[in-house]
Amino acid sequence: MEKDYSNYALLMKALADETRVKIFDLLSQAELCACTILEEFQITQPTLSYHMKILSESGLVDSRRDGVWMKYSINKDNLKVIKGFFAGIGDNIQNQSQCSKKC
Amino acid sequence: MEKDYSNYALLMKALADETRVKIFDLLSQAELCACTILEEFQITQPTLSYHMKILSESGLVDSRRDGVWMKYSINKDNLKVIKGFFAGIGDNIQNQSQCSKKC
DNA sequence: CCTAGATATAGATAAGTGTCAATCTCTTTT
DNA sequence: AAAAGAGATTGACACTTATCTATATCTAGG
Repeated sequence: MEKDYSNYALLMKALADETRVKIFDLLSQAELCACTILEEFQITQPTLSYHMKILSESGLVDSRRDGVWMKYSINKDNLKVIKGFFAGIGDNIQNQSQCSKKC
Repeated sequence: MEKDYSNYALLMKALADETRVKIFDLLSQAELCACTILEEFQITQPTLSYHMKILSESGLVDSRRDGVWMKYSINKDNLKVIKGFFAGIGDNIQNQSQCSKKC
């Protein structure tokens, strides 16, 4: 399968913020509602909503409405995508350079 | 060990760009010099230098001078850090919510 | 159908990002 | 020590991002 670097960049971008990477880690334990997540941070509700939108739109996080509440959880497929990217890195690093010039 | 979310965010930020994530992937095969990497992209030399600085300062990429050339390679320790973060995610996701309110 | 509570959207803003052209610095060779 | 080539730095610029306040929308209960 062809590597989709722009998709990788999108997934990384979703986690390229301390608040969001912490939210993602919180969700690794269980599905959580927005109100619970909000208690963990010193941010306003609109700011959390903004971050959850970025996480959701990246595909890393799923969301569902449960009555008044929004429940968020980790999307395992995209988690697998990002794990797969890193799995392909570094297992077979050659030490010699392959520079096309004299270097 | 305490999780350093700001460090995770820094590492993700380094890869939160299509050019950089592709450079990182290129380096997964071998140490490369700047001139070789540059040939792979439609960017100017200063722009590449900017990206390599971000990758280097994040700790994901090591750099060394070899005569006139700069050689870049993947830093395995920080690769392990980021792999470790994802390894701790999603293996034990509970389905029930743990919201502190009625939700 | 009105209200209260949970979340989303809009608008504003300060700070950060990716890019380039121009220039500088460093290293090797002549 | 001058020249050439590789890479870094600077300054400018358009674009994006994270944050807030204010306001809107949606849902459940009375």
